[in-house]
Amino acid sequence: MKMDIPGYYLEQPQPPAHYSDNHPEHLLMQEGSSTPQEQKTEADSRPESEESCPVCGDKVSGYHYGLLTCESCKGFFKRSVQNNKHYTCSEQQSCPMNLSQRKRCPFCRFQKCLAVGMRREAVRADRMRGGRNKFGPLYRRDRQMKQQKANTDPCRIKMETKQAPGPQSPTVLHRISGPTSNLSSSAAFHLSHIVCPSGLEQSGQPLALDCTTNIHRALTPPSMAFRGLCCTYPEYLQDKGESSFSYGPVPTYYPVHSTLDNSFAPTYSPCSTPSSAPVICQTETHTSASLPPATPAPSFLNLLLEGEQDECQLRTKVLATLQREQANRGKHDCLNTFSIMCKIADQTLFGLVEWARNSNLFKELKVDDQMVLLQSCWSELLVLDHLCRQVTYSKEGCVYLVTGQQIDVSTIISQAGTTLNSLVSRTQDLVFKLKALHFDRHEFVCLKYLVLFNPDAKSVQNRRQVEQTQERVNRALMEHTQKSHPGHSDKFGQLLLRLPEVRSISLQVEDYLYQRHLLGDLPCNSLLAEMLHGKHN
DNA sequence: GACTCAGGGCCAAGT
DNA sequence: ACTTGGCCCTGAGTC
Repeated sequence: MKMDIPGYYLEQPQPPAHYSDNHPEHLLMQEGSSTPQEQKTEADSRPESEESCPVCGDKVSGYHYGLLTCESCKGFFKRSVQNNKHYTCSEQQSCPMNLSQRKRCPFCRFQKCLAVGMRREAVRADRMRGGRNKFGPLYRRDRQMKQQKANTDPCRIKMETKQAPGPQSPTVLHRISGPTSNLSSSAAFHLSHIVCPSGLEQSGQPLALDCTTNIHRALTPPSMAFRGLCCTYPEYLQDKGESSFSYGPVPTYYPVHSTLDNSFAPTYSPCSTPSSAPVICQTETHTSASLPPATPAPSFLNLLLEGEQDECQLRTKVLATLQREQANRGKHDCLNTFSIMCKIADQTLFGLVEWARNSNLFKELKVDDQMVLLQSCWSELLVLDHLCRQVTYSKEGCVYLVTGQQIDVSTIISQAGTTLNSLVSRTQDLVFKLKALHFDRHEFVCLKYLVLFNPDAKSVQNRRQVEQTQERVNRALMEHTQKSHPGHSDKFGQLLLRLPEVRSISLQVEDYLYQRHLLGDLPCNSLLAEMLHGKHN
């Protein structure tokens, strides 16, 4: 596979946020407004192994609110959350964020904090001092991993795809002159930092999305893989409200509906959406940020919808991860296309696991059952998620990526191998069918729930409960299709008939990924690899 | 019981 | 008057 992804190579890439301070480009940016204090060139005296803050590039002082950051961003984030700060950006919400300019725009700084994975939940509502929060296992694990990487050569695996001659050089990449044209400014901000594609897992990802596993974990015995994830991060499958890192009520200034989508500050403007995608964004904006005050009691279906992940937020997270990956690798070590796809899939998968664990219906299940269900359906959820994105956003003959980019199917077909071609074709067929059915967001959520609550999943303990939920969702889907498409009496049946195809595609995806995994092509420290391992053992 | 370390508070310096 | 950021205090978790 050698698809070139337009947009990762920009005309004038901005330096990654954590460029070292003595980087020529960074030095050029140190201008007038910075204080003498800020102008110190710490990087010079900094030990090579020291990491830089993912928000501003300053020296990291420890784990703060979910990830390694500097003291300054720690304080800034704390004050912002504690004091319910409402910032606004006087520019285009894409201000550069580095040591010298971090003070200029608190809005962009706060957004960056959230985008890299700092957690509002970690700021204590009760303001109690001392002690530890329950990110402990995450921090410890992350630290162990870094240690391991420092001791041994990072699990350098061959990332080149079979058809591709090598990492794409900038000249092969489609340069785009207007990278922000169909992206949110926030997303564009992150995108603008990505210099070029190619890839290998590195440390320093936000813990919020990070499910890095070390090489040994990836080789853990069979069914232990996903269990390992859940045991290591016990809070992962717990109710956020009950989880140990919840110190108090959700700050009131955050919309109630966005408790799942915790990077939405009130002043944050929704992403600009691709022209072809008005439906979802309207729905999302409505459910997550601007629900009218006098809303009648929400229906079951609306409750299901409330947990939906925000596409713009996911996009920002994915772009931030890719940006970080690339920044960690340096200019001449670019991520290849397959690695980028894996990263994107990995982050999407994280979003889906997050979605499930935040669902009230899912939370009612025992953790063991939650794990079994997720392990059984993760690839179907990924396929469904992809399908919904295509139905909503993609242009005719294009595949729409979470990153906001459209790739011509013909380009993919001409460069991909047989298996991938077959997958793309089958998926496109399904997209066509779903578009013809006028597949909507409510139906998509229902299908996701139907797939998740699969009473036939192996080793489910409380089969009855899973079954009942599935039936409930099934009824809701039926009523919705009858109500919204009275003239299309068979829509319900047509939608259900798509599920076996989703299943079949997902199995093919798993097989394909597993083959690539065996060849060493899949980034080893990923949830994707962990899930694959769990299933194939 | 000593140690670790992440979250909170304080306050001088800067804007 | 407000914000920033470095430093110190606190206390749950770990050894």
